[in-house]
Amino acid sequence: MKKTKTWNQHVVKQENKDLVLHTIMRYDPISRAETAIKTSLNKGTVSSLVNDLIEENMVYESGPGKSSGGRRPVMLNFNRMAGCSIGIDLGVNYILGVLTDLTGEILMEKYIKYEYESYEITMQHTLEVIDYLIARQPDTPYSIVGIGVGIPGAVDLKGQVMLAPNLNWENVEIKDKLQDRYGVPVIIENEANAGCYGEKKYGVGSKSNHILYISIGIGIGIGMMLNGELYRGNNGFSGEMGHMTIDLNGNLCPCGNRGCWELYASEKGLHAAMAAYEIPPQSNDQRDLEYLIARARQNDERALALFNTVGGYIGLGVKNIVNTFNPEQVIIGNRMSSAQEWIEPAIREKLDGTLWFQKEGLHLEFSGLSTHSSAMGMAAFSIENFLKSYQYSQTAL
Amino acid sequence: MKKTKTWNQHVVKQENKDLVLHTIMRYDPISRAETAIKTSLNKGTVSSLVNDLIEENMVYESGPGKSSGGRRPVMLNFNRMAGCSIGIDLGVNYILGVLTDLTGEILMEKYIKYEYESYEITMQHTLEVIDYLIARQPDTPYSIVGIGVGIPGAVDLKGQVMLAPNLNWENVEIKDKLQDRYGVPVIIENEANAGCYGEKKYGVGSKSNHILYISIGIGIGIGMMLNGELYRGNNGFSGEMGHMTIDLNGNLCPCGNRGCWELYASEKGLHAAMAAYEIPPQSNDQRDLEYLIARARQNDERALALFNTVGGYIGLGVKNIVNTFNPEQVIIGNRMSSAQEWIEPAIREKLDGTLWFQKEGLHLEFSGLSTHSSAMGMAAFSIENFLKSYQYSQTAL
DNA sequence: CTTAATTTGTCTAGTGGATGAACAAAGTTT
DNA sequence: AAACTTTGTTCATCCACTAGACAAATTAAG
Repeated sequence: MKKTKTWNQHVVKQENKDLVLHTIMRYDPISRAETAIKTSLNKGTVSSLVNDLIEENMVYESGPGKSSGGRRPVMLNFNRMAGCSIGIDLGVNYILGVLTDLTGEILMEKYIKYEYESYEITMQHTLEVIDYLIARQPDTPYSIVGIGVGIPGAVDLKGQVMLAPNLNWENVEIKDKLQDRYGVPVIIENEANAGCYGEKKYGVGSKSNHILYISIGIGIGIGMMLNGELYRGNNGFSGEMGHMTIDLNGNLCPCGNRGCWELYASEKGLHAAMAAYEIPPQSNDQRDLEYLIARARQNDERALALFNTVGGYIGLGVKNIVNTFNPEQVIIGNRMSSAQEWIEPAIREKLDGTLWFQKEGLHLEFSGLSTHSSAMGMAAFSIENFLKSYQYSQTAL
Repeated sequence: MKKTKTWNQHVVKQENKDLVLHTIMRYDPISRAETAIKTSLNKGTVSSLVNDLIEENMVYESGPGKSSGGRRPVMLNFNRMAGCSIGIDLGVNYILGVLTDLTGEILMEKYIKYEYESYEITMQHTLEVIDYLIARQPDTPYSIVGIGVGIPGAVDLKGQVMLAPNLNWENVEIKDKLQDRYGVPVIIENEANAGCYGEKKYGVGSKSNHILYISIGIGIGIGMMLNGELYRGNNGFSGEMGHMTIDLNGNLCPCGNRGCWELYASEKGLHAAMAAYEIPPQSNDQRDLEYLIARARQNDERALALFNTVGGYIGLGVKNIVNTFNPEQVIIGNRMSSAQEWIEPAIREKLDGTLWFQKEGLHLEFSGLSTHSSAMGMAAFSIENFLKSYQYSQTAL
């Protein structure tokens, strides 16, 4: 049975209602008349759609606004408390969960730090975090509209986790598990995709339609927003650029190849280069970032040089990315972004080596939401998903 | 003045008409009833839209078809001769022009080979080719629906040529020039984008929605089709992956950086490596490809080894591309594709080194249209552009 | 050979949503 | 106080899609 999408007046209404809702969200507060102008819809049409939205609890009136020489407008507000969204950032040694309203504002958060555990324990922690947030949600008409979980690994389009090396997960199913338990839509996504979406919605990426978000932690992952939409690839595995070869004859990577970018430009890279700069390792795992930042803060020459070197490697990859995508904005996110001060000059220097027309309108920035971009991005996925679908599901109201 | 796209019955009709037309194009010949089923539109709606299309000369009836136990259907055909399209591939030392019908079938072509000349001479040759094809076009209701020109260089979204190093062009305007002269819509595009589109429409890419087309000639350029649409980047300069660094400490590239991919994996790469394999250069420019292929055909060990090495470099870049995009299909096009026999094994070997889930559903292929992908792609751009717009412009009919 | 069933394509009445204009209500400016 | 503005609702109209009836054309069955 082949089903092509056809266009009829139902779709028209759906789309226009969505347009009106998003216009109100964006300009909140705004009058009906102003909304009609912004959307270039007819006043009457807007009126009728707004009344629908009010009945559905998505919009409310907040009394008269300022007159500009005529009848005072009735201001409309997006009902940010029509429901709540939950976003989870499943880190390698932490879990961050946020409960947000429908504008993505954080109402509550829960952070757990733990050392590496088995899959079962990790899941148990995750459920605890979700339970905690659900138990404390405010009273809203739609309650929890969805749960999103960001994973540091490859997730396919169906939400299956194919491989999360740092969690030691392979072929893990958690979407249905969570969906069954909580009875709400669940979205599983790659952590870099989530971070990219978070920055686009609530961070430094709000004005760009072509964003490459580079999540640099232990490894490197990329989230890409192209033409205003997240690109996932054929199966959902786009952005695995940590394993881009930048050095033909470089060191061996656990992935089996030589000279992968993340060996040079991630926390792994920092760790590997410490010996060369005669900086004694602090611990025997690879998490020296805070330690190195502390030293850099005290103007330790070796640490500064090290950051400069790694910054250069990051810049090299960024240059490759710019040549590939011709983006509007490149955002450096995740843990490495806290070293902005010491790596940024080296990155920018490399970027100067790209062809002149690539630099036109290109912005390099660092994460605006810092540690929260992933969790907030996942919450945003669920919100957007809800806004696209509530109009069907709630016909029973 | 902010204009958001709103949805009304005009848009609905437009979209449905487009859907019907494309359905007829795809299943040609097909009856009205069958079209209604395929599009899931109402029979009456299809009838009315088809009659519009017939009046507009886009569709015609070709008499009764086979009955399946009832009244015999009236078969509908797409009127491939409603107009013609012209596609030009502006090569470094040749110009290929094709005149096609609206299905992209080549009705006539004109090939000119010439040594490098100034911009003025090149343009003069281009005009000659176009004039030649226009003079010989068949009689059609819409005549020439557009002209597309593929350029081996960076073209911005407005059709300005920013830089075409191998043509020695910088900041050249030809779109308006052609448009003024011929009075039809003109599209200027990067040659790799054109090739990608050509392969998607008429070549080996017809079934894929996520295609990376790698145009390997003197240099390397990429055309990408993501989610079924060509991706151009923020300004139109995506796909400049020839200058992706794959060797940190590699040789200097004219672009100012070290170890660019195209130094290793293009015709430049072949040329550079010839000395190491003790193959005497044949000419003093960098076009030894035909010469090397001739030697490989005779099983010349050195030539085979050389192709194997360069194939490995190509494969390395393809691996990077696969990790970045998670594509459905990778197509090797342009001149280097004629060495398929000798480079393919090395490329596939490198591809085996990618993570297992990246390989799922991934197809590596070589250009199906060979030397014609760019020109046909450009013709296809003009056709698609016409099909999207004729419904507005021809209201005066 | 007649009759029933099937398929195609047109036509008509009805539905739903957008539009434009009229209008009342509620302001501001002169 | 009068004239002008702005807002938001209402109503008649338009337009595209839909469902269902129907005639024409054909095959299948008795």
